[in-house]
Amino acid sequence: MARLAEDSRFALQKDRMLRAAAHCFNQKGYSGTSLKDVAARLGLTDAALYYYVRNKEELVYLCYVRAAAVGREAMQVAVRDGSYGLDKVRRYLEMHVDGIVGEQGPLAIMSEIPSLEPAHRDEILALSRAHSVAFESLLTEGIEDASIRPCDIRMTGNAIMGAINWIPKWFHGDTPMARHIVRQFPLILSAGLAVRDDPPSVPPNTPAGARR
Amino acid sequence: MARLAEDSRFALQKDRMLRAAAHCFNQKGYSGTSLKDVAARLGLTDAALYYYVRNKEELVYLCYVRAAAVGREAMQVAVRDGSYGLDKVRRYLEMHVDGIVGEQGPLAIMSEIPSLEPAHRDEILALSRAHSVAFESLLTEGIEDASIRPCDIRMTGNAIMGAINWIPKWFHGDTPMARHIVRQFPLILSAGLAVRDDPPSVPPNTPAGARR
DNA sequence: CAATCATTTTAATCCAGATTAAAATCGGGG
DNA sequence: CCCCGATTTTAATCTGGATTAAAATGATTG
Repeated sequence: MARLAEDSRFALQKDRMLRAAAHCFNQKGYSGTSLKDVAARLGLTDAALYYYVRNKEELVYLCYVRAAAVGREAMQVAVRDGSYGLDKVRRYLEMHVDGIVGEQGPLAIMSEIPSLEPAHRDEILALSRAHSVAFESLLTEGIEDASIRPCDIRMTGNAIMGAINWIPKWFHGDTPMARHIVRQFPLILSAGLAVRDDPPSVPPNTPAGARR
Repeated sequence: MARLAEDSRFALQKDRMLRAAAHCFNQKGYSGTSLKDVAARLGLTDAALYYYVRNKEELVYLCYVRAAAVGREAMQVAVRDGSYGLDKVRRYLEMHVDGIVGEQGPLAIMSEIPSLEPAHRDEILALSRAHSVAFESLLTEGIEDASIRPCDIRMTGNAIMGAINWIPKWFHGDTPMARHIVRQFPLILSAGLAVRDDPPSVPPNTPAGARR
């Protein structure tokens, strides 16, 4: 019978499983990956997965929960450690991209929320929206403190997130390339945001009071 | 029995079918969409589709062929009408985005080339690569004529294409919004490329001779 | 109106992949 | 060495979705 949470062996295996699943889902989508695909990456039989999870849907759900947690963490760190809008955005992007291609195992891209069962769908949708809002407020902050040029925030957020979410479609895990992506993407994506060509070496305007 | 090409009724229906299919595939992926989904958008039964196409695989294949043709056309026009690197890139982006969200019906995003059968896969892969190369050479041209800042061309291309390819994941056909996207995306995406904040009102350096 | 080809539906068939139950294996204490 | 829970496999079942063949419906022409 499945254990609760802290059991070493169980928890570790479940974690491996979620990473394997995230990898598959990112590569071939929800319907496109069979449980056999995921199990194969673990050297197991498809049926074995049911020891850890109720069904396939719960598998994606858990992948998304994990991704949301890591994403929230990245956002918090970026907000805490960043000094001004654009800086926070860059830090966030770097951590986020690293989460997706880095060693800690792939994070699932939340691209199939509609396939979740209603309760899960609502929950993940809320997390996802909250995250978008947080990112957009970083952009807003950057515009207010003049580190980011005025722009259509919603569209800009969509563009940046799209560029990142698409990475798993063309990148298939090789470490040196991953490092390169983690270095380049934040630069490329923030280049379009910056007011100046070169990143300001000193923080721009102090925020104008109003801060979300 | 299926007609060859020019037959009016047949060709028109087949075209409607490809658009319906592209819409579904963009939204839910290859395995995620059933023939019933596509047929439903046409007011038909799933079995009816077999009158126009050998099987589901051929359906994606044809969607991709169509997308490649439109993309190539856009690229040619951009190269022909654009005056300098960044300008060509912008024109291309605008036409490409318009192809994806615009009226001419949705273009399929080539995100599932691996699901094609080998012969088709190779063919589409070649078209896709040729297209990437063409886009990258626009970037190169822009760098050479100093309208685009030096950057990692491959990564930049991936970022831009990703942002665009992701659009169908969050946009679900409503015309005014589509127009807004077509206006905004090229601006947002090219902002990161431009050497200056404002698009040069006059063409920059004359290309340095070497041109691909 | 009849004849004929075009188009679509109805009614199977088939298979992959999800899910489940029961049996087999594994690993460590007693 | 034996026992027990933890983990995984084997073997079946079930279902949705692709595919097909035959029948029904439409439309066009002579």
